[in-house]
Amino acid sequence: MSRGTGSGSTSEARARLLGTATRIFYAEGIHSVGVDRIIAEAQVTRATLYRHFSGKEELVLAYLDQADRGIRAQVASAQAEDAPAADRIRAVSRSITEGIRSPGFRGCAFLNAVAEYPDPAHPIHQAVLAHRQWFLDTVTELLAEAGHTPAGAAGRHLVMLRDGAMAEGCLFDPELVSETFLQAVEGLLRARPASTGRK
Amino acid sequence: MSRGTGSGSTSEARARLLGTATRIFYAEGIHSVGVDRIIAEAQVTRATLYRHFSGKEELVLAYLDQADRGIRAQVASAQAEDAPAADRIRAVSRSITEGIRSPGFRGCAFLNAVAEYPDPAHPIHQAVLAHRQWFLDTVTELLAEAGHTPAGAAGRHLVMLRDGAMAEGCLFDPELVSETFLQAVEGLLRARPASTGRK
DNA sequence: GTCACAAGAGACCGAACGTTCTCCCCCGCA
DNA sequence: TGCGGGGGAGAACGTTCGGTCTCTTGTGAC
Repeated sequence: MSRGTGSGSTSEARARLLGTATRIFYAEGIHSVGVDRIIAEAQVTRATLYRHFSGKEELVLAYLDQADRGIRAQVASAQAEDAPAADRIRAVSRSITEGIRSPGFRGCAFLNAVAEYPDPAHPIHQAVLAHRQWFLDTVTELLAEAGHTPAGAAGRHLVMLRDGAMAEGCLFDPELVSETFLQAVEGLLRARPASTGRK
Repeated sequence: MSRGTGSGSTSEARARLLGTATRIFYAEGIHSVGVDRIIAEAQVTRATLYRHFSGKEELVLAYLDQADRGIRAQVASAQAEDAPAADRIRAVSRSITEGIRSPGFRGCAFLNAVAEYPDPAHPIHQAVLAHRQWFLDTVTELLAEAGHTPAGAAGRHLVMLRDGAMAEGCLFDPELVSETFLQAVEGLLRARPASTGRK
């Protein structure tokens, strides 16, 4: 049917492939789904997959890269507001709980992926580490701007809360998890609220 | 070699099997290791595996059951001290950081397993949920004893910190993760330290 | 002594895995 | 008009998967 003109420079079949892979990998894991499933649901042939990706691993990396871009965009838009740093942290935290509350939430794509690729030398593992480092740096900078004197410790604390919330989000009641997370973040912000710091 | 008398009622081959499975599943994940690897390293034959377990799934359940018993014992011994509830929470927290700091730490066996078995109806997923419910109940009870009036919220907060710390433990510097976790726990205990409660 | 049974050794199964291959069609472009 | 590339269709590759099978051996209980 609607074949389309195929005008896209990166091809429409590739987009369908990546979209399907993203959906299935996130929902069901990586090792437990074969390329047969993906090409069937993407309505693409085997040859098409291997024309666009060197193999399953590259497809997984593309999946994580897409997730990374999505989260960066989400954090950027939450951070875009012209508001005090503490409020921007609250905005980022709220965007996290929105994810947790959304239907089909299945935890952090990166934590899930790294559970399946424990080898630190593996490209997929390293992609996860790179994403996590970016996130830690981002929230640490934000907390420093908010006046948290040991911003590093506060950043690690916030990331730890986020990791716990993301991991639990699909195991406990998402509403309770979100509420607990936001309260914990408020506690963290309250711990050193001084805008000037007390040195 | 040292064949032993085989006096164990649960057989020595079974113990070797379970021990090997535990080591490999924890270190490398579940889906990515086949039964061939396990029987080879346990030095048993295929038939022996299927004489003691109905299949791979039952072996995984036995692995998680063993991990569950280990953690319950660990928490029980940390809790055994005749000390104030808050100090027993600190003892449990310290036992968690000992795990994180120990060589070969690869995160929470249950969080790792559930990342590979997202289907809530799957027996392995349910085993994880059961373990987590026990842990939540245990720490909530402990926090209630320590005088935290909304003990439920405090328990969820503590479990969230634990989940984050366990997830990060093999992704960041374990020392920093442990330090961050213990400081966060102190902050949590400080939030409502009243032994009588203020109702 | 013999009987039962745990365990070893290894062949074997069908299915699924990731991957490569050939063949053909269709469409834009020169 | 010819050409090339993206895509569809599907056969086939070798490997590994989880699981079942037969046969043999050692050994403790009766």
